[in-house]
Amino acid sequence: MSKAGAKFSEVKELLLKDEEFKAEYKKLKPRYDVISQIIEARTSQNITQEELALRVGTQKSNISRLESGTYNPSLDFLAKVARSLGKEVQVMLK
Amino acid sequence: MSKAGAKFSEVKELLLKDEEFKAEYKKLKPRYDVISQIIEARTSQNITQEELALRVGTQKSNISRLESGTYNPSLDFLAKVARSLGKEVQVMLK
DNA sequence: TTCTATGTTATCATATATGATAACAAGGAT
DNA sequence: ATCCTTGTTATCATATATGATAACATAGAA
Repeated sequence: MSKAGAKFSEVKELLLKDEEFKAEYKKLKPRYDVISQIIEARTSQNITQEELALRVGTQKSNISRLESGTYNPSLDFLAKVARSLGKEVQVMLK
Repeated sequence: MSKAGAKFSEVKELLLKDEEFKAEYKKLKPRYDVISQIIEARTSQNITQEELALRVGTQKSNISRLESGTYNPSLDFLAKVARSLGKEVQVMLK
């Protein structure tokens, strides 16, 4: 294979990885978006994870886990956390 | 207990039930809202549950179950269904 | 009537979200 | 230095979401 070909395949691979990355990002974007808003709401209200956990009815470790974005939360859980922060979750398909 | 008292307690009970109902409705509102939008998007595009299931990578029975609102879907699942309908889920805390 | 398409419901297996507890890390105050 | 607060991480048990299959209902077309 020519160097140019090699370069191209490398670039293509990078582009593919970029596409994969984009697709992956697209999948995870709603999650990161809502988590960002939760963290923003909590910190701007000077509420600790422990206090939020108390309001939600769970443990501070579980709030930390939620905010870490390492899993796929349910709609009810997001709604419960939002209400504990004095907010409502609003889901839109657009 | 007087009749008035009885009536009041009955009314109070009704009001309590109404409060409970409101609280319950508030809890479930995000779910029903997003489901309504999913159904609206699907039917307005003349897509069957089976076709949507195919796109999502699941079975038509599972789409029916989702649209029935009988359980608490995850954010990822909602996002997947939305994307299969050419939409994006947008979650907002407000 | 009998097909066919569409949606519903029940059920099971499996993956994973959630609750709960404990241990740990880092920073700040004393 | 030792507390104390806040957040993180690991782990386990349990509940439930999800995938999958099958049976059923209903409406409309042939």
